Amino acid sequence: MSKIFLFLFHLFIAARKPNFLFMKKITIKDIARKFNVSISTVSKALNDSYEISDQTKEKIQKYAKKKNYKPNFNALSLKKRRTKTIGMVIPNMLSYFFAQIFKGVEKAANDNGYKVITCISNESYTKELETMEMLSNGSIDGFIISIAKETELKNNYKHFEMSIREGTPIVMFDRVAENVACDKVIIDDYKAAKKTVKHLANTGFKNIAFISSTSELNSGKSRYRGYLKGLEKLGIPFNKDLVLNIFEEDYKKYEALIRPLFENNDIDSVIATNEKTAVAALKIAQEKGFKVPENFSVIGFSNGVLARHSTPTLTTMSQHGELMGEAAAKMLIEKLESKDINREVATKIIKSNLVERHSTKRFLELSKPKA
Amino acid sequence: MSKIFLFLFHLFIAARKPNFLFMKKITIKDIARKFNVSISTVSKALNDSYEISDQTKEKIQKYAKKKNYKPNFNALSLKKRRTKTIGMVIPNMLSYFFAQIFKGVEKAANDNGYKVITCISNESYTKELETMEMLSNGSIDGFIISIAKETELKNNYKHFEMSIREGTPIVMFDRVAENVACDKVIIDDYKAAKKTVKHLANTGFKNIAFISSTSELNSGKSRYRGYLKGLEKLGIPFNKDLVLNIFEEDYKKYEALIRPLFENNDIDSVIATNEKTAVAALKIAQEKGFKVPENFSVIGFSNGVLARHSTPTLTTMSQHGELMGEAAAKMLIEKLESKDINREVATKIIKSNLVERHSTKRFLELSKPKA
DNA sequence: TTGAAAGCGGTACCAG
DNA sequence: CTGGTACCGCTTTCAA
Repeated sequence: MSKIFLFLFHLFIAARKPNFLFMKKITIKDIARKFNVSISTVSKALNDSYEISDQTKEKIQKYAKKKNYKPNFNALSLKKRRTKTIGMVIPNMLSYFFAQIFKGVEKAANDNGYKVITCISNESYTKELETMEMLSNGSIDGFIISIAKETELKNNYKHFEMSIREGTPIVMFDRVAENVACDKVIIDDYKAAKKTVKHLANTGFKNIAFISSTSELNSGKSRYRGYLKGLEKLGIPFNKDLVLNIFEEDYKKYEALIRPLFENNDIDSVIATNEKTAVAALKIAQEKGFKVPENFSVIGFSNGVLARHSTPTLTTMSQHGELMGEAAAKMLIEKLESKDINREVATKIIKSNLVERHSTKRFLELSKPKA
Repeated sequence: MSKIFLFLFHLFIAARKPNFLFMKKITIKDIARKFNVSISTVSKALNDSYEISDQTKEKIQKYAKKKNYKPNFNALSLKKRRTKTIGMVIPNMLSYFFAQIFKGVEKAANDNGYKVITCISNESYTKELETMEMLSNGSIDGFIISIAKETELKNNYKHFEMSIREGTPIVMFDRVAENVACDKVIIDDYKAAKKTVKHLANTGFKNIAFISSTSELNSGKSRYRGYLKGLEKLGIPFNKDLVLNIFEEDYKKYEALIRPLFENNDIDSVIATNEKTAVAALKIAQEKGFKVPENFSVIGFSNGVLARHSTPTLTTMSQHGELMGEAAAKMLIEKLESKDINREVATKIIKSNLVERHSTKRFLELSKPKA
């Protein structure tokens, strides 16, 4: 009888603490003690080793399951010298493009049993460097990186080379360093820009302005070259006044910067290297009395929420962020899991395609024989 | 002479491999060997222990720095039983709100020496559960979570309770589980909705429609209650026909769903619980010939890119995602680093405020004495 | 001031 | 089939 009281008393004491019912995570040792076997037996049983009798295996596995046993991540990583974790460093997350990238990376990683630690460089060289240093202590097996603007301007890629030399592979995407020997995933910016010019010309617009907010970046340069080449191939004379490079970060000023382009020139269409400038151009065209797409067209790059919700909706060269992210993660994981240390590096090009919405006219292919 | 040849030969061989110049990461052991001291001496020297002579400390620290030594993360975590890593589980990343949250969490985490592993639940209960299980093996010290829609509908919060019981604390934000005893960060949805009604009424609009795409979620319910209360306080009769609940995921169908609201009712303003529906309503109002904000007003919740780039720009009840993220991370870190196991749980409310753009008229406060 | 050794939670080799 | 033990890289106590 007194036993019952004692029990109730203890229950009472225990129940007053928030961690009443607190269940410590169980270890292999605890299981070994429970069944009076050695830890190696438990380890083998849990790993379904042929060395252990079915009987023992069963009871140990059952108990482990019941107690929600999970092998400790850090012990495992320490032992196996791999963490199954990817470090991702991107300039920001508020851009739809990078959010898409993240989605792709996270998916491919998870499908392969990897986790993702994500860090934001904020376009800062120092932050990028520090972040990589922070993760280069065995936290991760490899990096997925899109280079910060500042780093690209500085042209200082030592930290990438260092990481590779220390045995932590890198896959770069979109903003890549030409001369760093690592796997890369990029967009065919050059071709994509050529295509935009062609589409505009095909639908009757020849006074094509080019608005770039990324002229310092390699991708921006490729797009500019594509624009030039596109004009050339179609025999449209190049007019430098139709090119506007924006260095302003504050989107509120975009319209003011773009307006003169409309006022000082006779343009009938715009190619913009990102969504925000494209939408700004769209607004101004309408403000100036143009009907889009009847007598004015706009094409943007990347397709995020803005493109889908502007009035009219924006035709864009899609960047397929999610695909890129997936591709990057797959490349990295394959590298991490391949035995071949001396593999060649590769560059994967993700095709972009024109997503036709309502800021351009449809081009009806007439070269094909009619049905 | 032959020595030189031998050297050149080896150099030649080495240079053919990509991992020429490969530098293995150095450990405490390597340093100990280098100076013929014990590993404990090295460990102490690196941690600036008073037990070690300045001389020894200096040479060891210098060498470590030169060789870019970093204490192994997994060994440290194993030993200290803490990873300085936060696990974040959110329904998706393509929504601007969650991207903002991420930004805030990442910042606060980094400032305090923490990393963030981010996983997407895709609004799926199963994925949320599996993700948490995957991370509950010592990978992380605590969770920051916004509950998946499916979980909220199922009302199944066992996995959260389990995690807490096992000693892994949780901070929930925005979509929280009332009955789970953990720290929370939420928005004052109820008050916020009341404020929107008040603003519209103050600027002369009384036929206020309410469009909700989150009526199943707690936050959606609070906003609805706020809407009702707001009407009541202003003596505006409630008309159930002015309430539209959208369960459709495909944004392309929004307009078709919203149009009847305009056609069957006499409304002069809309409160929408998210940006996409707000923008869709904005478009239809204009399509129906209204002038916004002259004779029609729209207020949305959350303020992402859409609000800032729509025509006209959208007045919103700001959700301050970044602040919320920061608050959540700080709460979690404080909990993790406090010695007091039995701390009470707390709920932090982040105030939302009206960001006035151009889809509403300005309300000029006249109650104050004129200057 | 320095070193030996135990231990964090596992794996895997070798012995019995 | 089961157990002992070294080791992954580091911290920390205790002894010298």
